[in-house]
Amino acid sequence: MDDDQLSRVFAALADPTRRDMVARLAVGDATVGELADPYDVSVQAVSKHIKVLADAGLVSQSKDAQRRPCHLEAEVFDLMTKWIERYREQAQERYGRLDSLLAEMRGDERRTDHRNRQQGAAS
Amino acid sequence: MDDDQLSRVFAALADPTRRDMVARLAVGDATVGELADPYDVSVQAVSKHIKVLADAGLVSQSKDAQRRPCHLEAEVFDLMTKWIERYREQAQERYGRLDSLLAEMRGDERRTDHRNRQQGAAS
DNA sequence: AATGTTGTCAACCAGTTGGTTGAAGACTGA
DNA sequence: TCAGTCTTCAACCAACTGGTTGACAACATT
Repeated sequence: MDDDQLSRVFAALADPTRRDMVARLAVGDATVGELADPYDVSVQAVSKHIKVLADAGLVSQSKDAQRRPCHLEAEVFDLMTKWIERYREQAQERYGRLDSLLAEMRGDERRTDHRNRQQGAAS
Repeated sequence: MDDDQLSRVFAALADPTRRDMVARLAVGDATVGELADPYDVSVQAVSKHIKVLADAGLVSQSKDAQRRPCHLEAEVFDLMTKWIERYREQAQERYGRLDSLLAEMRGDERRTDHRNRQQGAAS
């Protein structure tokens, strides 16, 4: 049930524009227009991005006349951090213990290099 | 430049099936077939999922005859954690300080409830 | 009341994603 | 060598995504 929100949170942050907006909102609240300003896209597109962030629970919006100030919700980050830490610890614990040892005893070459797959331009 | 990988990592983890596989791999390495077993999809689909995880740098694959054992790469989690922590701290620091105070002085109702937007079935 | 500002909704479009099936590559074992 | 196992590649399809434009709701100002 939380799983669904976790999916939305990760999906929301998979977009560099949206991550950028989160960075901007970490500095302070901002209206949709203010958030749209630095980008070369329509306000409608930005509005959609904010909706995605809001649906993920990362952002809340309040009312100020026509304006809709956006506020970053820090608590949701904990949900992510918790998920990550669980498996990071689990994996790191395993690593350096007997797992890689056993692997070498089995004789397969561990850790094929995956780092040279693609080097796409940064956004 | 790292931004691109960060996008891939978040996108990879946005899928519950892939998160599940990460959870499985945290316990120990597994072949594609072993990973595919619990799911009701074709092996090809699972192979694609693994490719996504590998492209994100979350998983590496080695060779063992026809088999392709998958191994969880814990280091990449740090990339994510770093990004998250940066903005979480920044936002939480702001929260409880003068920001929300000023907001109340401006008289707008902060924090519209976003939690009742949708309650989709868990995956 | 009329106008301008701010933001969202609706419809549309191209590109991506997650699934399928079929074929083939790579290896083991009889 | 021939059959069987494990995995990936290729082509295809429906659904989703991120963008667009146009309309309009809500509010402030004149």
